[in-house]
Amino acid sequence: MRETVSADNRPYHHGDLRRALIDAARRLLERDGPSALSLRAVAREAGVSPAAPYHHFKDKGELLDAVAHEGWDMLNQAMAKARAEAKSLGDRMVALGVAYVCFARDNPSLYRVMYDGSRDKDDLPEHARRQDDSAYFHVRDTLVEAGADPNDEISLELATSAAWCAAHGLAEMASFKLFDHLKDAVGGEVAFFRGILSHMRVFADQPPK
Amino acid sequence: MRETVSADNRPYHHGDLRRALIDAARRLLERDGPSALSLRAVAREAGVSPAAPYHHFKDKGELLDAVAHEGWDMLNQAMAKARAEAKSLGDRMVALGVAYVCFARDNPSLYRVMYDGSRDKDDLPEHARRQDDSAYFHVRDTLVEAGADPNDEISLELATSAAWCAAHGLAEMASFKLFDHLKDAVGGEVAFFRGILSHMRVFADQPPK
DNA sequence: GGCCAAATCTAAGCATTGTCAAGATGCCTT
DNA sequence: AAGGCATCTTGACAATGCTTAGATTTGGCC
Repeated sequence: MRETVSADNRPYHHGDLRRALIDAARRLLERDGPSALSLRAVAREAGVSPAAPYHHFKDKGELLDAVAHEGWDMLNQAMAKARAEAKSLGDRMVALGVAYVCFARDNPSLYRVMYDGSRDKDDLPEHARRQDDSAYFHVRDTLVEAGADPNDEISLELATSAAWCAAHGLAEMASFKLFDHLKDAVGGEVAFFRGILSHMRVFADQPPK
Repeated sequence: MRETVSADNRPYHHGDLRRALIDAARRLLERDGPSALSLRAVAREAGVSPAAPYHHFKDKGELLDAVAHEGWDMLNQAMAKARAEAKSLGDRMVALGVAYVCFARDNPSLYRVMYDGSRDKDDLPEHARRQDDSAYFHVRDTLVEAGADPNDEISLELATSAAWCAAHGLAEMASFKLFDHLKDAVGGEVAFFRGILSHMRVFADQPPK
């Protein structure tokens, strides 16, 4: 019988709280970093009671999983775009690597959540590999395009994993101030990324034999 | 006037609580992982009240820093040993990389603490670089031994950083079950490490030009 | 030896967090 | 309209980081 609805918003229930919670979580992540992301803060940001999220997520972890899920989707898209826009065939691998690292730089908190959530399960979520247009397969297919033998499954997976490791390592390191002078000396952040990645054979012009 | 001392241990104060707290923290880390490492649990493990640690550490973070400090010391030692024991000169870089990754594999929780603590300060602790026998300089010096130009400071730092990024990326990835089949196919975990690292030019036989 | 100050530890408490059990509230189907 | 159901709120519990106040031991100084 309350007349709270009369004024304006706040319909009967909420409409789509699940969506609102994920959005609120991502807003908090960007604003205050991963350590400030408490379930109660998310509920507060979404304008609901602290227990409301439990009707949409079993756990705090399950909310984080949903957020990470969107992060992987964004990464996959960014990689697909980078691959499509790469000028020369020889530049594709580097473009993929730079896109990966730039994504991590532009979404540092989201990137952390993506891997922290995976760590507890001892595995990367399916989105890293299982989908055909996943970032992993973009790397793999690009390696084949560049001349890698598609029949030597082991070598191919090894090379793909190596590229992934290098990009991930660089993505985590790049945020340290320690490397600022190198970025300057080399001519900007992206040049620094290229400089590091170019030390990987898979990112160099010639594919591994 | 209490007679509590009569029975056995537990001297007047504690002896060296700071030491005991760090040890307790590392014990808990290995036993239950990083998420279970609360200040109160550490105090409990050391047999003191929950507020006792605050007389030796300003913060929970400062305790973690002390733990991480010991972690860096261990890493530095492991790298020094690997460098000294490497048979051929050409094998030294790979030996360093494998030592790094093995350290992370054998001390996963400690490794996480080492980097998480650094992240909050946007910088790696001095132990990663500033000391002459730090892991960073072991890598750098080995690159010079292998033929890198010691006068081209930028290239040298870039190569060292690239090696560090690759090793760190591999260290974080290696724990995922996702790579288990690759480890088997390649002939064991260490072989897998070598396989990944060999995709880095700095870890290959020839130093970067 | 005896006393005072500093160092060390404990007790108690506050705010915050994740989570759960009960109860309220609004929507949908019959 | 009436029950059923999903959704949301209230209130509570245990655990955590941290602070303040008080107890206890140590060490220096006369």
